[in-house]
Amino acid sequence: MFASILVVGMCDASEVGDASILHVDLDAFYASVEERRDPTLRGLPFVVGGGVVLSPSYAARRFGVRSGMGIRRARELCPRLVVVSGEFSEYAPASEAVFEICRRFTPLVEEVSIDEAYLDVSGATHLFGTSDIIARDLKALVLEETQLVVSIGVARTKALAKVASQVAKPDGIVFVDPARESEFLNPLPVGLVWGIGPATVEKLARYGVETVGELAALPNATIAGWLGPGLGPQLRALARNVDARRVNTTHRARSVSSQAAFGGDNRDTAYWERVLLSLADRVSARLRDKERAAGTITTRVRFADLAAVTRSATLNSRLATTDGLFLVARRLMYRAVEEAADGRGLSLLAIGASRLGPAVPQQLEFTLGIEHELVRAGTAASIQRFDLDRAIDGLRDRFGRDAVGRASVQLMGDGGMVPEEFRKLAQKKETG
DNA sequence: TCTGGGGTCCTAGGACCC
DNA sequence: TCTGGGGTCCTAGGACCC
Repeated sequence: MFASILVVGMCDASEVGDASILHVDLDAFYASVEERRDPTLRGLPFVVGGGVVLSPSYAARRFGVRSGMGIRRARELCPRLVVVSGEFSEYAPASEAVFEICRRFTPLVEEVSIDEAYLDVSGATHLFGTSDIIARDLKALVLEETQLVVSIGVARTKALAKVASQVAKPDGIVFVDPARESEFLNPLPVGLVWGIGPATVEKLARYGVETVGELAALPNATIAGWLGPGLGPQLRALARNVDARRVNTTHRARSVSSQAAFGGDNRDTAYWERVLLSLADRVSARLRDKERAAGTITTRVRFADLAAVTRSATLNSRLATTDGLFLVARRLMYRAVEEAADGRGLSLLAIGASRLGPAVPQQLEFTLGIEHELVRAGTAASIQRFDLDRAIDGLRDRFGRDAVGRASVQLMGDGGMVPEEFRKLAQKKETG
């Protein structure tokens, strides 16, 4: 049986609408997958992470270990802490298995992140029972088939279902009767409202506002004055459970980014450029995958003391190629360094692509990036071959088999660094 | 609390146009 | 040349989420 099922009120349909939104949230997701892989971890205080904690087990949480915390700090709190690096390739399939179980109850499943989803079960109750029964059955099925634990919030709106699932953690279900929403919501701390983080919690505390109910009771003008005309009223609306968002199954990314931290105080500009090129390759490959292209390129530079700046450029036409992204990003990187480095070295580089639009087909398929350092080291050969194969397949799909003979595959990097076998591979692909 | 990687949205100021 | 108002786009930064 589950650790807790809290039913707030009865589950009768009421005049204000049904509690037909489920927020399904996997508990300590990465840590739980690791426990499944290695049962000797079960019950131990351990974390998945590298420099920082990505996912603490519940045993580690009891020591105060939280995600986002530095490993060093976590060890101070919990000296016997076990740190596992994590097998990231396992997480997406594990998450997909859970979402698949969700879709057995309704096609209206919105995957919000790797470990959470919203379900609209309003059309499923005649088949599977009321929403609280669906939540119970779904939770049991997930545990039985995947050995993973979910917490579920059931409510009339997405915002409230989300709050309910947070209250339900760990290993619980919270059902909020539509007739008793404010009774449930008002006493909770404001930080549980989606969009209220540490900075806003502190700001509100200075005005003496600490609970959801106190936020909800404020006049609109007051909260707009404190937090701005956009954010203030929006957070107040969520605190009053005014949330018209529907469960949306078609989600399109608005930006794509990639970053690499290299710690310390790096002053090797040739190294910066190599990192930037591999980032450009990753971002552009993902853009091409989605058949999108970037209208705006952003380069983020973090200095040795962790202060960071961004520089961005909006293009006349959209871009989805490795070399194109790289050239723009490199210009922005040097601008950021010239304007803001002030003698400091770098500790992180990032490239972002936003204002996405449809990709130009030629850009989509014809250009291929090669990260020359990796190629030289021979470590990325399979990835690059895969990329090449995918580009060629894309061409065949689009223009027919014959078109491939005329395709040119552009190899990126300074000539001497691209190994001969790659050149041959590209030529072979070019000619047939 | 000195740190990963991937996202979303909001705001303020400036440029530019009418 | 100065002055007023409104709208849109871009840039940079910040807060927040998982």
